[in-house]
Amino acid sequence: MLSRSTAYAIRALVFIQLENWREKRPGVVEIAREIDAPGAFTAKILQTLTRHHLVHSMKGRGGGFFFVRERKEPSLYDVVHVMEGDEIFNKCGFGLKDCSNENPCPLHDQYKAVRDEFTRLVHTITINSMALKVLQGEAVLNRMVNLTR
Amino acid sequence: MLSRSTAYAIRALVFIQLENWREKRPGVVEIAREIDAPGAFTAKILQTLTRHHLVHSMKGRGGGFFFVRERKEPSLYDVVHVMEGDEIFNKCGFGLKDCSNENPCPLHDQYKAVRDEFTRLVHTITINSMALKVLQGEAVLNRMVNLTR
DNA sequence: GCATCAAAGGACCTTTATATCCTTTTATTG
DNA sequence: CAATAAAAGGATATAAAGGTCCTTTGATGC
Repeated sequence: MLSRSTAYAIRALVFIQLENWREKRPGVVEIAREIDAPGAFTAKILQTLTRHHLVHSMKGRGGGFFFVRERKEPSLYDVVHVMEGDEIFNKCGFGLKDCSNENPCPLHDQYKAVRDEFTRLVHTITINSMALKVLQGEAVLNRMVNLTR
Repeated sequence: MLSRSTAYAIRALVFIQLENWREKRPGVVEIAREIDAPGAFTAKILQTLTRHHLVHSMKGRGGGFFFVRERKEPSLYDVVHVMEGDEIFNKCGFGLKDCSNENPCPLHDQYKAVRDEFTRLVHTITINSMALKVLQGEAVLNRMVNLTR
């Protein structure tokens, strides 16, 4: 459903949020390492995200990525939208150009229901809410090593 | 959500079912034309579908594609599964290798809910049920020209 | 059995997604 | 101001999805 790039983007932002709460501004290398993603590619994705002001950056010594309080914190919708455009929220599962309630494909009603539920979902979830889960130990950010053997 | 190839596959099968009901066995050229898909590529997709016995074919004069009554009619799940594998039904939206109820990503519960609803859906819907909608004029198979202007 | 018709199969091409590398720009610190 | 650190940007490489073309195989009608 979500592309690999989008998943990297989400993980990166959640990690940045977690670090920001610790008064830190992580850099590309650290982010990529922590979210288990290729470094150069993570850099590209972060470029896209900063260009769209979902996150901010500073160059040079002590630089890195961070959120600014002034801007509304990004929702999952914002991230998916920037990374994948809005086709994902509207595309017909049957592949028709002009599928709509008035002119539905045989899949329309049911497919739309799931798609709309997905859309509702990503509007609800935010980078913040996801980071909070990680902070509270309710979820993990990356590949977890099972230590309880 | 569904790849373009999968959408072609679904449309092709629905069209074949409709033709079969009219005692006809359409060929690749006709199918591709009617579902508005590239011919050679549609042939490839039909090869995949016949190889997995979702539909049957006959070569030579009078040949074409058709369903056999003996086999259970394919569900949308069958089609998606053959075309895309089962990752789509299980993959973590956050991109984690081992995301599960026990070891969830911060998106797990909500993403899984949508994914499972999608899975339930495709199990419910069949080629037959979609073709029936088209037959009854409740849905369209391809790009429709709006005549009511 | 031969001509013909239609699917199957193999080789290849194009586009998009994923990924890497190198250079440039900008900020910080001594 | 020089050295250094870090993001931005451009060029390029690789893999996967989407798509085309040509040959082979098998069924049918004469």
